[in-house]
Amino acid sequence: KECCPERLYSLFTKDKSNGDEMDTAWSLEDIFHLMAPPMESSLEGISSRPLPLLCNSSSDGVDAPGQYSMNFSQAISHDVSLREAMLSCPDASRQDPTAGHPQTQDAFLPLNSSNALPLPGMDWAGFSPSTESRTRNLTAQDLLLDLDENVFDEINLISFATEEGFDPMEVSQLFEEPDSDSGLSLNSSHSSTSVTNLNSSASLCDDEGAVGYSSDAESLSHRGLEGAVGGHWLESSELCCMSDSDLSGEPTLEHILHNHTYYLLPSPPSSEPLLPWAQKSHTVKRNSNLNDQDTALGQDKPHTKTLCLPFSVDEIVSMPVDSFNSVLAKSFLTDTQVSLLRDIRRRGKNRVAAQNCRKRKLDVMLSLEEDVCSLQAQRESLTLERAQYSKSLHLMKQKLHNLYRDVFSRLRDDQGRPVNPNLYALHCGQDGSVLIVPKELTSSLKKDNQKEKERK
DNA sequence: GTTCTTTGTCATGCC
DNA sequence: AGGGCATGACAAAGA
Repeated sequence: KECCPERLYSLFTKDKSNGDEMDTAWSLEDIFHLMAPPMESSLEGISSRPLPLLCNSSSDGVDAPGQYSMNFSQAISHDVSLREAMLSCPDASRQDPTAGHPQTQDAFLPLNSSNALPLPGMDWAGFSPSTESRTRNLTAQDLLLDLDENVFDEINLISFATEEGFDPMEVSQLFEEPDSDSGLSLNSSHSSTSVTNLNSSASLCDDEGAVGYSSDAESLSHRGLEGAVGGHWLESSELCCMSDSDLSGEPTLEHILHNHTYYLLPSPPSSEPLLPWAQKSHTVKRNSNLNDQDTALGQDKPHTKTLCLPFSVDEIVSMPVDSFNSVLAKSFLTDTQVSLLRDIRRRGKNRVAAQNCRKRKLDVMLSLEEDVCSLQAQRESLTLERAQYSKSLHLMKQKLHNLYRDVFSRLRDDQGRPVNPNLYALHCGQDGSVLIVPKELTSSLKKDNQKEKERK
């Protein structure tokens, strides 16, 4: 609401026209220019986060300037791109981390709560959302009703992680956590201890206690559940927010099921099912794929970012195996990390393979349909031809019958009497001779002719 | 609320 | 043996 609709729409259409993902379609200038008027100092980078998401919407829901019928939920898939945008803008959020972060948290508190995750080195003492910032953020939320809170959460966490002196080796240790589905296969060490640490570190994660942050607790707990039930694993960005000790606990109830989004958050002892909004994140991510196939890759992108690998998911998937192996060898990664990257590569390969397979299947079906149409046309043609031949044969038989009658009408026996066609028949010999024979002899003559033909 | 469609993922077999 | 590919099956989400 703080931006004029025309500008939003122009950015929308820009993204649409390019057909590129946001990384390339959106420049930082676009993002900050969009949010420039209401921004000030460190708040820029904070409040600007959701809007690029808005502008990254797919073609759905964008009808005309001034119409706010955008499908925000489909625009959430590019959190990584936003993260990159944030990382690329040091002035926006790094100038005054202590002042900016709390406001950032505040900005997303109503949306998600895992913003309250304690970050190493961060001072949360001054966490006291101001009424002003809250009001401002409420206006932003009006445009973000459908946005997925989890995505914001991830975005924030990613930016926090990077702002706090990101250390690849530390991340390497973090990734000691079993994460990949294959490998991960699951010893899951995410931990009950991590739950404890998370909950105790800021008292923001109490299941029911912290007033105003109960949603945070739900966020954590349900994301944890998501990891346990749905096979979701903690995003690497989230891992960045956890200390090593958080990740060194005993295995809990993580199970690898179908969705391997690498959510690794611990599962609190809760029997409640996933909240709708907790699943909504998954929904948005998956269905954004309908409009952007690259979105799925975005699920793995944070991992590559966190590992500080100079390769994108696309590159990881498409690079030759030798190059891939050399990358793994040079990156000083743990077995778990290697397993994670291999999973990313495997999934990427299989994703493309599945797409190709479906295309082929579709092509085969279309080809078979064409064959069916062609064969049907051929059948109709043959049927028509058969009818024509049948008609022609009928005419020939009629002519032969007439000719037969005409010949008999002209024949006379020895006494000059007409020959009865009911008693006699014309018989054509092999030598071309024509004989008038009694009908009772025609059958034997036919047999003789057949024998002669067989002899020949 | 049900059904269909789309997409990602896994398991498996083959090369 | 390991990697890639192909494909059936399944799950999840939106239409």
